[in-house]
Amino acid sequence: MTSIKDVAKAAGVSTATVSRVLANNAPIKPETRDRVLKAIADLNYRPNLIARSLRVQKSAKIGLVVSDIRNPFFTAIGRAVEDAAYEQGYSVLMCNTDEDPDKEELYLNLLHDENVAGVIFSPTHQFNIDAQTYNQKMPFVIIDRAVDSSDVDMVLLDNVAAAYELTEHLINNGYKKLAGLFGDASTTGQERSRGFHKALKDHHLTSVAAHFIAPRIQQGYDTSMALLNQSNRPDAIFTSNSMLTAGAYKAVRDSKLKVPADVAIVGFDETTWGALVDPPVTVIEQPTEEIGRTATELLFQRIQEPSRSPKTVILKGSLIARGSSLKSK
Amino acid sequence: MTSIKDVAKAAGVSTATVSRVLANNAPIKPETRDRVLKAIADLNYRPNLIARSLRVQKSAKIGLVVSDIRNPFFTAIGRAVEDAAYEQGYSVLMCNTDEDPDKEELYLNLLHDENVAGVIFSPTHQFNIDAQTYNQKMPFVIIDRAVDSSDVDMVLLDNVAAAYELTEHLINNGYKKLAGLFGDASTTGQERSRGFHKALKDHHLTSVAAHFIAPRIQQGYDTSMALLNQSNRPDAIFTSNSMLTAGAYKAVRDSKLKVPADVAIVGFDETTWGALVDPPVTVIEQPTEEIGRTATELLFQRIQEPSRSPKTVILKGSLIARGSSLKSK
DNA sequence: ATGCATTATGTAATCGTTTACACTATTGGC
DNA sequence: GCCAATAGTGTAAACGATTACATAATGCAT
Repeated sequence: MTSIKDVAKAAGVSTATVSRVLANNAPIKPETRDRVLKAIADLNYRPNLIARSLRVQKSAKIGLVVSDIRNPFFTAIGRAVEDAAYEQGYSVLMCNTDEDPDKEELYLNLLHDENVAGVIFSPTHQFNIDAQTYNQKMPFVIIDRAVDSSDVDMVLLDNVAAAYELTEHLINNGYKKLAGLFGDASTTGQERSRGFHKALKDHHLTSVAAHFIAPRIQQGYDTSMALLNQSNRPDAIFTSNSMLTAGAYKAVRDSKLKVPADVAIVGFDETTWGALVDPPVTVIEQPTEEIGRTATELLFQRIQEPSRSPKTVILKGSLIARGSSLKSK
Repeated sequence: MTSIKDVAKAAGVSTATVSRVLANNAPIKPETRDRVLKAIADLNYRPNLIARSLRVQKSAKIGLVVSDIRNPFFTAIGRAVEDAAYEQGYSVLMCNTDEDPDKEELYLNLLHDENVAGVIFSPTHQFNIDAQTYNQKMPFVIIDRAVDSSDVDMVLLDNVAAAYELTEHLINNGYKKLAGLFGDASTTGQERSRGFHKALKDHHLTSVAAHFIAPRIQQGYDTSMALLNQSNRPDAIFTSNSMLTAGAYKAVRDSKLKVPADVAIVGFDETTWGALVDPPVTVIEQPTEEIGRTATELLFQRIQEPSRSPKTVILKGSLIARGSSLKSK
C-alpha cells in the first residue's frame, strides 16, 4: 500500500508538504505542487481515510438510522439523503434498527465510534433522548418521528393536519362509519390518530373502531378481517402507514367486498403498488425527497455550527385522491 | 474522550495489558483482568475502532454495493446480508450506484479506503473486473449479475432455467404470442432472454417481440403500450424484473384490456403489490434471503482464506403461478 | 543595507490502538 | 533441584495521516 511517505520520497519533499498540497490549505510553490501531483498520479496514491479520521477526529460520513429498510418510505428517504450527502462529498452509512432499541443503541454507538460527522435517524418509541449529552457526542437530526425535546433538530410531517385532511376527504365522500388502523411503533401513529379523531369530532361523528397495532402487513390484514366481520362493519378504513394499507386492502379483497362501494381505503405514502391496484388507493404522499434533503442540510448546518439553536421543520403531505375512496364512482 | 491509556492508568497496568484483556487472546491473571474490566466499566470506555482499524488494517465492516436501493429485490438482499453480518459482529455499509460506473468506482474506492473486510456487489454492465488485481485489494463476491471471470465468488440465480420455466408456464396455459421485456442494465436480462427464447424454440414458437430497455417503470409502460397498440398484439408479456412488470401491468390496465383474458403478464421477484393487484401476478420468486446469506458466508470464507478457490453458487427461483397467467380462469 | 512580514518547507509529535520483543515469575518434568 | 516451557506483564514501535512549531528563503519598505 502506497502511503504519503512514498509520495514524499518520490517527489523529493516531506510528508508535510504532500499533506499540504492534498489539503490545499497552505501556500505551496507551484513547481513543488506539480512534482507532488505527478508523484501522486504516478504512484496511484490515495490517502488513507482511516488515518486521516484518526488524526482529525472526524470523517466525511454521516449515519442514517431507520427502523426498516424495506419500508418504501425509508428507502425513498435513504436515496434523498444519499444524493444530498453525495453532493457535499459525504457518504452515507445506512443502518436498520428493526424497531429494536438494542440494535438502535448498538448502531448509534457504532456510528459514533466510526467518527461520523453526524446522524439522521428516526428513533424507536423507547428511545430516550438526552439531547444535551447526545448532541455533545455527535450532531444529529430526527426525522419522521417526534421526540419530546426541543433541543434537537427535527424534520417532521404535519401528521395531524394530514390525517385530518385524509379523514375529511372520506367524510366528504359520504363515508360515515370510519375505522382507524394506526402503527404502534412510533409517534406518527398517535399523531395521525389525533387528526383522524379531530376530523370525526368536527363532523359530529365517532369512529367505529381504532386500533394501534404493529406496522406489518399481516397485522393490518388480521385486524381488518376482524373489523369486516363484525356486526357494525365500517364503510371506510383509515390506515396510518403503507404496510397497514396493504394488509387492509388484501383483507377487503379476501372478504369479497368491493372497494370503494362497500368499504373505502385510505392511507399514507405513495408506493409502487398504490397506483397499480384496482381501484388505486387514495393516500397522503409525503415529500420524501424534501424530508431527506432538509434533514441532510440541517445536519450539515449543525456540523458547521454546533451551537446553533435547534430547528424543527414541519412539512406538509399532499392528498392524492383516487378510486379507493370515491363512492359515487 | 477516554482512551486505553486512561483505562490503563486507572487499573494500574500498561496499555498492552488492557488491549490484551480486550482482545482476549493472551493469558491474563484473573485478578488483573477484573481490575481492568472494572476500570473499563467505571470509565465507560469503548475502544476507538478507527485507531484499531488503522493499526490492524482491517475492520469489522463489509460493503454492499447495489444499483438501486429502491428495488425491492435489493432491499431484501440488503436485509439478509445485514442480518447475516450482524450475527458475525459485522456491520454493513450500503451503497447505491444508480447503474453509474463512476459512482460504482467511487464507492468501491471508498469502501476500500474504509478498510472494509470485503464487499458484496452487483456490478453494472460496464464494470470491468480484473479479478486478479481486485481480489488483492479486498475480497469480494458478486451477486445477481454474472461477470466474465471464473476467478471470483458469485451467487447467482439460474436465470435461463427460471425464464424457461416461466415461459413454458405461459405456453402451457395456451398463450402463443409472447412478447418479452428485458432489462438492459445487466447480464440477468440477457440470460432471462435466452431462457425465454429457448422455451419458445422448444415449443416451435417465435416471439412477437423482444426489447431490451432500461429497468424502470416508465420504460416498461411505454414499451408495453406500443406493443399493445401494434397490429399483431401479443397475448402475453414476459418481463425480466419487477420494475418492468409494474409498467406492463399499468399499460394493460390503461389499454382497457383484461388480464389474463386478453393478455397475460409474468415477471420476476415477489413484491408487496404482486399479490395485491387483481389478478395477482405470476412470478419467479428469487430466494433473496438465501442469496444474501450465501453471499455473506462466501465472503467470510474468503476473508478467512483468501486463496481459497472461487466458488459459484447457483440458486433456483420458484414459480408462483397466479391469476395473471391463467387464461382458463 | 536592515528589518519584518510572508512564503515555502521540514521536523516531529500526535491521534488510539495492537503487537513484536523483552523480561520476570511460575510451573512441571526429570 | 535444575532446565525448559509457559504465564503474565511492560516498553516501545508501528499504522498513515495532520499540524504546531521551527527554520530558511524571499520580497518589500525604509
